[in-house]
Amino acid sequence: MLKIGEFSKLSMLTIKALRFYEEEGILLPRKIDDETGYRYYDTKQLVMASKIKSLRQLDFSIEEIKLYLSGHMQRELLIKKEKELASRNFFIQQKIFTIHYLLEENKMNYQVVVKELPACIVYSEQRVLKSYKELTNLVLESAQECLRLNPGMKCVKPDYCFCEYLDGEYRETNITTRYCQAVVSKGVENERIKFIELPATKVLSIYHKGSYDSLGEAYSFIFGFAHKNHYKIKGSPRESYIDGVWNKENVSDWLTEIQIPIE
Amino acid sequence: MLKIGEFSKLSMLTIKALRFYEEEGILLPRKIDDETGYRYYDTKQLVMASKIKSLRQLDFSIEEIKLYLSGHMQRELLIKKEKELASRNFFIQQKIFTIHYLLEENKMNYQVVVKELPACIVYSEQRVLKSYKELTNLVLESAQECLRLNPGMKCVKPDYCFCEYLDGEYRETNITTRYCQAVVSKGVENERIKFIELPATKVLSIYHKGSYDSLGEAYSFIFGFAHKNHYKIKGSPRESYIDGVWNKENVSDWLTEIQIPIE
DNA sequence: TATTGACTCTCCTCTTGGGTCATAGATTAA
DNA sequence: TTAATCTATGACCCAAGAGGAGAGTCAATA
Repeated sequence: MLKIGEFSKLSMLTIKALRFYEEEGILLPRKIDDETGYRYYDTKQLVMASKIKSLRQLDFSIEEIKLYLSGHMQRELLIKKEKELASRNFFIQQKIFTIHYLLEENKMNYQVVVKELPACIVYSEQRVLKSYKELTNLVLESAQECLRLNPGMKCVKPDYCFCEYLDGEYRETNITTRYCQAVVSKGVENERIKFIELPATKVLSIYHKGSYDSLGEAYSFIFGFAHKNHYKIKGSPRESYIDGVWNKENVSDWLTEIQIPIE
Repeated sequence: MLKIGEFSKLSMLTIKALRFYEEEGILLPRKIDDETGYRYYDTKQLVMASKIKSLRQLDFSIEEIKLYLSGHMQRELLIKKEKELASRNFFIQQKIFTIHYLLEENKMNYQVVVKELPACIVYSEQRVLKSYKELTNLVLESAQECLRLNPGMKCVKPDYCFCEYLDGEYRETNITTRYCQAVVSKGVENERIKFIELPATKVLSIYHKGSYDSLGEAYSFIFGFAHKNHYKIKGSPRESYIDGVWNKENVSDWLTEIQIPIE
């Protein structure tokens, strides 16, 4: 019979781990002295200790080991664990790509974040703008029109509104634009105002500070990022206005978020 | 000014996380109401929130984020993190290989474990055996000889002794064998008994139960395992005797460990 | 104005798989 | 017999928040 320290050396498990495994009921000492409480192990138990250690090395949790040791479903557990590890590998690989990209392009001024946008309801109006200057009109007039149709209509708090540019290319004129504003519920539509239920979606997000003149850089950065990091873009990007002329006089305080739906 | 819930929705950080980041000093609310304790945030802080979120998504710890935000060494931190992730990826890949191998070969009866053997001192004697039957003689006689040279020489507890087969191939006769037994300190040598300081080493280990006749299967399993899982074998395997004829009458109780030094 | 429902506050415990003391009793070798 | 080593239990610690209790606040409505 081996005392815990001896068994620890043979099994290469720490004493703490052995006591813990006893507590968890997966590796009980052969015998415990009633008076002293000393644990005594048997060399036979090295096989079990080894089995547990090998499963731990494969990243099995204690609970999974209990399941495994119960006997049935061993193959299933291994398969499940393999999938889990493969998925973790995938995400780590993604992170490595990202860091690699940041280092290589030396563009660490933008922070890209993956966000889960919750589902929401928006009213929207679509127009073809002569130039970006008309955007303000679209925003104000669609708000007026929606409120005319639906007196008492409420926006969500905090505010969430954005534009989508629906042309397949960059344009400086005849820009097909849809403005959306999140509201608490659907209402009456007409030929201008439509309500849309947006499903929850994952997006890549970056913030852009300052004038809209340099928004192009932000776009090109995040598109380059998405492409190089193998994100699949799904639908059109949203340009979400957080701070702007309506609440900040200083242009350098303007804040815009670009959201690219992915996956 | 935004209350914590609003800021939480905009930044996509949980309220819990925001409070935690305040506690850690990496994202302080713009203002805290003296009376109510309510936290108020500014839309400007979304940029910082996003930076923190992006770093967290790259698996930066809070401490690393603090370093990063302190400004210098940002590139170094990214490079370090990339290496760390790559290394994690490597180990996960190793685990996937292992599971894959177990599933494919359908050999789940042996448990392979990676162990870190500590450094130790052994006395050793090398002989060419006519057959494996002579092994017992080697063990006994080398012990006698070592004790004759070094009266009072002590073995370590728990016992650790093993054989190495030094031929480059499997043999049934003229087997070059070295027997080693761990002792507490070096002693007097002669032409038969030599002391060796074994450095700490990493090994693949499996246990074999029962008669030595089937040890071959264990060897072939672990060699196959090492090969398929891309472990590099370094030196000769050790066959370590734990239970055997000297303390167990029942052959099925014999226990032997095979250790393959790697890396 | 009162109320109600939604928010927010602080403080507490919980998560994994043990690690790190601290103190007290047990074993063992000299 | 004594000293050195082992072992036991129990308490607290880790990271990054999650979950909940109980109490106080805010804002919209009746």
